[in-house]
Amino acid sequence: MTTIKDIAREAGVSVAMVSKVLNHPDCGRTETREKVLAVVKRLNYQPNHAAKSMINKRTGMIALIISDVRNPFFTEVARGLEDAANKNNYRVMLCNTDNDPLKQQSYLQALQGRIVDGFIISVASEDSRQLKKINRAELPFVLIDRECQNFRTDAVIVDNRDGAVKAVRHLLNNGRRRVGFIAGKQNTQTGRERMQGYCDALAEQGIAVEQQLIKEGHFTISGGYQAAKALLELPECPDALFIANNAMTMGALRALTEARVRIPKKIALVSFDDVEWAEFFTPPLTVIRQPTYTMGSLAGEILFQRLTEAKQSEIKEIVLRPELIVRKSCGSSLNG
Amino acid sequence: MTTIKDIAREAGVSVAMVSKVLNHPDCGRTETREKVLAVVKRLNYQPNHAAKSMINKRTGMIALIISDVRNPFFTEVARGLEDAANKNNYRVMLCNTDNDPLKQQSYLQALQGRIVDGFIISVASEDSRQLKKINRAELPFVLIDRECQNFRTDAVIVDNRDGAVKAVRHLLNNGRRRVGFIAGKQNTQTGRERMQGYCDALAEQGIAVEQQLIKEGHFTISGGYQAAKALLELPECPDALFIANNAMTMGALRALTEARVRIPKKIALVSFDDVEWAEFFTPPLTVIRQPTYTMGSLAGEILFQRLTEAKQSEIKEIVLRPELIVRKSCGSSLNG
DNA sequence: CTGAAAGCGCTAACAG
DNA sequence: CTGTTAGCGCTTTCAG
Repeated sequence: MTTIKDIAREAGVSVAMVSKVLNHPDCGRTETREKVLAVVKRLNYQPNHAAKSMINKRTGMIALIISDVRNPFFTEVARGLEDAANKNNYRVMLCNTDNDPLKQQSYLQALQGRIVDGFIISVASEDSRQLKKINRAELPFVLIDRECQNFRTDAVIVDNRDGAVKAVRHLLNNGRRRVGFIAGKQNTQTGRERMQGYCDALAEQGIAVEQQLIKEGHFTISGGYQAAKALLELPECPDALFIANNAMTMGALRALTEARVRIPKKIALVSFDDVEWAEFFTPPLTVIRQPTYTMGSLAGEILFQRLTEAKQSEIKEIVLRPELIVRKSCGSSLNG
Repeated sequence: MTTIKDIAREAGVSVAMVSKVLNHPDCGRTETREKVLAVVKRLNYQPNHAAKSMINKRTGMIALIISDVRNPFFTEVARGLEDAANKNNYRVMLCNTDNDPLKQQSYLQALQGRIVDGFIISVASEDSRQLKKINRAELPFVLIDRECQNFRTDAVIVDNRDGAVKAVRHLLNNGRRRVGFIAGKQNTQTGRERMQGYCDALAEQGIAVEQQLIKEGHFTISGGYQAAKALLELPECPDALFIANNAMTMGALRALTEARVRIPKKIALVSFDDVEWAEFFTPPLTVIRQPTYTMGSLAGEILFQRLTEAKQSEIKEIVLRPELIVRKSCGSSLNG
């Protein structure tokens, strides 16, 4: 590999001079500068990253820790983060945990060797012990999507309860009375908040929560399928469905198709999470859209600020509002 | 940050001893080892990554350069690569180029500073100049999905022609005679190969290619929408559709829905690329599935081998076969 | 304006 | 078995 020494030799100057020319635009005589720059170009020289970061105490890299890149939710977050990162001259490293705290721990460990300058994380569990061990001043990080228990730190999250309320309220406002709910894991914050929203929206209109209308779908495709099937077999079938995430929606959709249920005629449907294909589905799906790209770029901005600020400013907790996107599956009167 | 010096001081040994204990399982007296390890644990010490990679000439990182993580095709590749990487004790850095050669160049430049030990790339253009500048012995790389012109190097690609032939042949075998084709960009290898496959399959059955049945959809959603619309407006409407990628399929599906065309009754449909939602669509989509996860993990394996082999073995070019997944949209007789 | 030298945190000879 | 020392590639004082 070409090193700074090679450049120095070829250009007939010292390594110190090369370094100065490269790092300080207004250093050295014009003649010297040009001489050095010419050799740099000719030899296609690129400073060694490890050596630089050792001195600068800056790697120019951040990590994004999520459960799985294949989830369109995270994919969008990743893109938002990467765009923000590039704008700030950072690169992004990707870490999939599959929601396994052990995998998460292994990544966290590695990151503490200063592979990166900071990281964004959607935690694998609500347990805050792993993160509490990390010195935020040395290795700043920002939580996204989920928070930890008893642990206040920088975070960008979504108001899940609000999203669920909007969904169920919309269904109710369009005349539906028996709204089935395919819930997510109740040992997660997002799962519980969406459940809360469902209950709150019913309460608003004085409708009692019926336990049999609520099925847990574990946030998975097969869970959604099973839950939808169970709901359809109820003696008194629901006339609407609120589904707590995109994976379960796919499963539920299959169950509804198999049972030849007409959407929205027989059952109206609103799903949490907007995905690319939702608007191309027949009928196009009414959804609660989370501002995922924004979540990624905002989390990035907060992190980059931490990385440059002289002394720690106060903790930033940003709560984003999800948005109801009315399409056809909800049978809204707006569609005529 | 805790350094090796801190450990040495606390444990009452030299830094060399700490290094040995940490890197060579059978070094030092048991007593010494335990003393050191205890301090390491107590201080939550993690060796500095930059310092290590400077000496070892190994960063333990590789990069994945693709056009966009949001494309499910690449997302699956990314996951395959990351799993392979972790198995080999590597981490993955993500680079989106948006198919912009300038962005690609900027990443390539940075990588040459030895941020990573090697990389996997789906090239932004067929022009091989950027890659030819890179010394494969110093910074190995493997191409995926697309190749470059006049540039033989390690690559894992898919037989696109074969995939297209399988799709169109299947349509023909099920009695369709006027197969419309929404083609991808013809200035890309994948676009041209799929076109070739379309023509070859027709030729097999002695059917002449009708130019009016072929529309370019640029591999985009809106392009697919426009192309499908144009095809539907033909005086003699096609009775089948072969679409060259997932994005265009979404667009085409919308056009078909708007025109209230029954699938597969009026128009049978086969699409290139399998995606998560394809099987949940109504009707479930018959597709050509590319082995994307495998592509990622295989490319990884080739790279990791390069990173460990003493001297360069011969160039590896792997051509994967895509697979026809018969569901309902093709109106196959297999479905009864 | 330029160069010599120290040092970032770590590992690998080499000596003791 | 353990410690001393040199040096990875680079930047930054500090002299000249």
